[in-house]
Amino acid sequence: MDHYSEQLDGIFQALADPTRRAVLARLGKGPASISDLAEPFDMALPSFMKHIHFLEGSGLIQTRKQGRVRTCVIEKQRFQAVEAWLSQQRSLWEGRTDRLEQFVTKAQAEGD
Amino acid sequence: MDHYSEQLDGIFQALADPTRRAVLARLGKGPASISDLAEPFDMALPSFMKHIHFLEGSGLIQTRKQGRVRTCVIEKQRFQAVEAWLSQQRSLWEGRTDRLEQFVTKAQAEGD
DNA sequence: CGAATAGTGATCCATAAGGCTAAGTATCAT
DNA sequence: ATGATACTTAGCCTTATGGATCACTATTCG
Repeated sequence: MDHYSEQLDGIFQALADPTRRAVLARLGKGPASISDLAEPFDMALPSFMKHIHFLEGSGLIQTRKQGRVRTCVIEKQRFQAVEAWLSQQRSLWEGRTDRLEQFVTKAQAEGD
Repeated sequence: MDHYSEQLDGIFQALADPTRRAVLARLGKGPASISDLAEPFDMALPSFMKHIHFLEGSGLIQTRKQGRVRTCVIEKQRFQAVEAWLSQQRSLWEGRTDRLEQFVTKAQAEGD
């Protein structure tokens, strides 16, 4: 349960930036080089590279350099951490928690 | 939609902190006051309040003050934005980029 | 009324994030 | 061998984040 937590910090933070989400969207269609990925953005390359490093650090992408070209690939399975967290969260408010449910019901009655 | 993207910035950023995720988990079980929410954390109240404000700003929670007590409630709909984004992302790497994306975008708009 | 409770407001501080430029390294093409 | 290409490294800058404190207001309770 707390295994996720460290990963989630990085993953959610990686997702909190529009440039990085756009990169992920692009990589969703298939691998690409740094310069291909950077091309749509009005940003200096070193700045863009920071986003790539951030994404790689979070595990959402993987990169590999062959010759002078670094190719980036999306790491689909990493997104499962987000889905798992969402499921956990949803399970809480859908009352799929045994003892706690009584407390929840009571709290909600008082809250309303 | 760029409005959609800005929402995601805030939402993902809100989710990128373990304290805030813990607050959401707690609120998933039902409404709670600020001091109830703050109690588990070894943190000064003003510091904790920043997290509450952040969460409220992202729309993931709503708060209401009655007397001297502010009660916080989770905004379940808001999580749809995350699920929508995940669906979009998955649709990209699964190669279906037309109908589902529209469905997702529409669902998000109605979720507001 | 007076005291405890519940939250605010106003700083302050250190570090991280996200951008920049300028210069450097390693390939690849000719 | 030279030059272009594709990154990299190293700084620098500004703003945001996540924490703290101290002083303050507004309720509620005895």
